[in-house]
Amino acid sequence: MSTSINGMKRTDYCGDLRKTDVGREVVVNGWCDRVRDNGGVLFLLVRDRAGVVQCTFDKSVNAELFQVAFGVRTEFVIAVRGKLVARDDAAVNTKMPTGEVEIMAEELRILSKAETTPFEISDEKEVGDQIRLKYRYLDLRRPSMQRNLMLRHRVTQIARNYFDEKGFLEIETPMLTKSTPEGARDYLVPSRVHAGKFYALPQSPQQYKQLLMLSGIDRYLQITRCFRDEDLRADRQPEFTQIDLEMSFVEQDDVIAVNEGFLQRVFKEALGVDIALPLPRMPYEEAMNRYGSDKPDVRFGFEICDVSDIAQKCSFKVFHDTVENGGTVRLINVDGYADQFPRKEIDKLAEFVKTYRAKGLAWMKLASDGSMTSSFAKFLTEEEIEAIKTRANAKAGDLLFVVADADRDTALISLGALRCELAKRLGLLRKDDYKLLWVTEFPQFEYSEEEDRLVAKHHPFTAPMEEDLELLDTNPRAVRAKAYDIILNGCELGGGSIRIHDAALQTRMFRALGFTEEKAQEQFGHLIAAFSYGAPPHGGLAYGLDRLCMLLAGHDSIRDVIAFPKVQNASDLMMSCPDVVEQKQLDELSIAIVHTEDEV
RNA sequence: GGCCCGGUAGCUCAGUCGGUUAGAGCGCUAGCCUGUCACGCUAGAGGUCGUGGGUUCGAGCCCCAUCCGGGUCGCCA
Repeated sequence: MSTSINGMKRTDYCGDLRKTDVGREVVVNGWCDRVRDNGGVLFLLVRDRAGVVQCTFDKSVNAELFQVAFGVRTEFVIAVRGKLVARDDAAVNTKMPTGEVEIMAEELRILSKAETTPFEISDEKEVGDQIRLKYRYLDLRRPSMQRNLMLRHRVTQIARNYFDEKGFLEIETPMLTKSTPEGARDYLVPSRVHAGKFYALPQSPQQYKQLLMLSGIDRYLQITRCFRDEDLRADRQPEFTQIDLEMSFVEQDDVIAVNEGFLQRVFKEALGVDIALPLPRMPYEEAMNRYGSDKPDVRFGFEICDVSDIAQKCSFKVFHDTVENGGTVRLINVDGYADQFPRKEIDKLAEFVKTYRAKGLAWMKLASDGSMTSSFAKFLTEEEIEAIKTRANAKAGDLLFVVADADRDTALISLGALRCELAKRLGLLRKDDYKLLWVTEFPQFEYSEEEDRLVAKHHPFTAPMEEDLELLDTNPRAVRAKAYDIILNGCELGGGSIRIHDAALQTRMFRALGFTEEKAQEQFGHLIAAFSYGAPPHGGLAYGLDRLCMLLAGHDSIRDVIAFPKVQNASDLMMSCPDVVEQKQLDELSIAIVHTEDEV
């Protein structure tokens, strides 16, 4: 029997067939999704990327054909030719898009047989990540995974079309590039021709895209892979895709405007969701103070409020001393949910905030029956308690969580994490509620404990805000940058900045970052030189395409929108990589493997 | 590097206080069934309980080590 497709090429995708196609002779190609054998009549459900359609085989009509169909098993690859007919009203399956029709089979060809798959190809069954990723090619047969890949395709197409309309040129930049010490760990590629030297895979095309601006490209776009050798998370993979763009002769508002247009179109064309413009903007400082995060989830309340002044005056040592010593006392009001948190749950939440380095979690529960219990109220006067309740706008049924800490950010971040955790536990996070906002005015620098110096929070080419320029040499930690992140539901979708285009300012910046003249020349000499030949004001932004698709698809991990992702230890379970290589390859690269003792 | 959760049939899981022959659903195989659609009915096959060591008369269960997967803190300009 022939297993070629000759004469049995598809006329339609299975999932596309509708009542309007009734009467046509059709051929479908696909995988057997399910066999329903009723004795004298047998149904094969055929699945392709568009969906599933039912093919019907009647023993009394064609016994020979029926016998072939009888031998078909799940996941066999088949071609079916037959007449598309309408189903009787009683036989309509309202759960299937193709449920009003079926193919009365006249010919069936088995193109490929299949072993029983290690798991069922179905969205109904939960399967563990380990097994899914080992057999990713089977996992991707599932309709939900196919939908995700199609959505991702849609989003990249929208990006290309939109930015093309806006005059952006798509330009490829190298994958083999130079290691830069700032930022994440690099993936290194050894050079054969230059023994002992290494390329680095790009963490982002940052320098190249800026150089393209100096070249007069004016508007650049690239949808490109980036690499960072850091530990994985649900929203972090070692290789990920950016929608990367850069514009010349612009200020922050110009970059934001063009990107708001893009976001509006993505939501409209990919999801049918209308996004109102302009998007809200929030300075970094405000985001931290209200939400304890530089990527606030504003789908729900529980905002942080400052009670340091009240705490300072009270006699409760923990509160009082913390503030006296320059610390802070903040709280959130989980308004209306007090009764849902028994003492045991509260203790668990205290453990939760400790993972964010908070030393403890004080609480005050105002049950809806009017009773009040608290871990700290006994140390406070009536007036002090009232002052806190007033500040927190607390009433019966509310629950206050308080964190006191010497470090302002520790208090804010732990409460910020807590409010998100509470919202999650309370089921307040609706995935189809899309709250976008810009976070702006980021600090230019942050302190690195590891290196005991200031490092660039964004990157060393980010322009400082003009009004803070004078602080660059006197009080650098107060300098704000022309940097902006686009946030969706507590997730950083992308970020960018206006860049420094003035050579003298760039030199000042390197100095503030603790670079010596020689070190700056050694690492960024090519950029410094380039900027000396005429640089336009420019700025840009890069989106995490994986995260964008993840949120649009309503998933919790970017693995679900990446065809072949890596697991937590950065290996590929399907390909079994990374892997050892032959000695000959190592020799050519002048690489010797040194095994440590505990590896024996 | 730290912390938390998990690993039992092909898949998803249950497994009581450490005690007889380790179970269920789905899937799979065979048979029956002419309109099913999560088809149904009958029968059957299928297990190094992640791995190694230890405690015990006896370990899926307790202890130690280790591997694998997930989440997370650090890290991620």
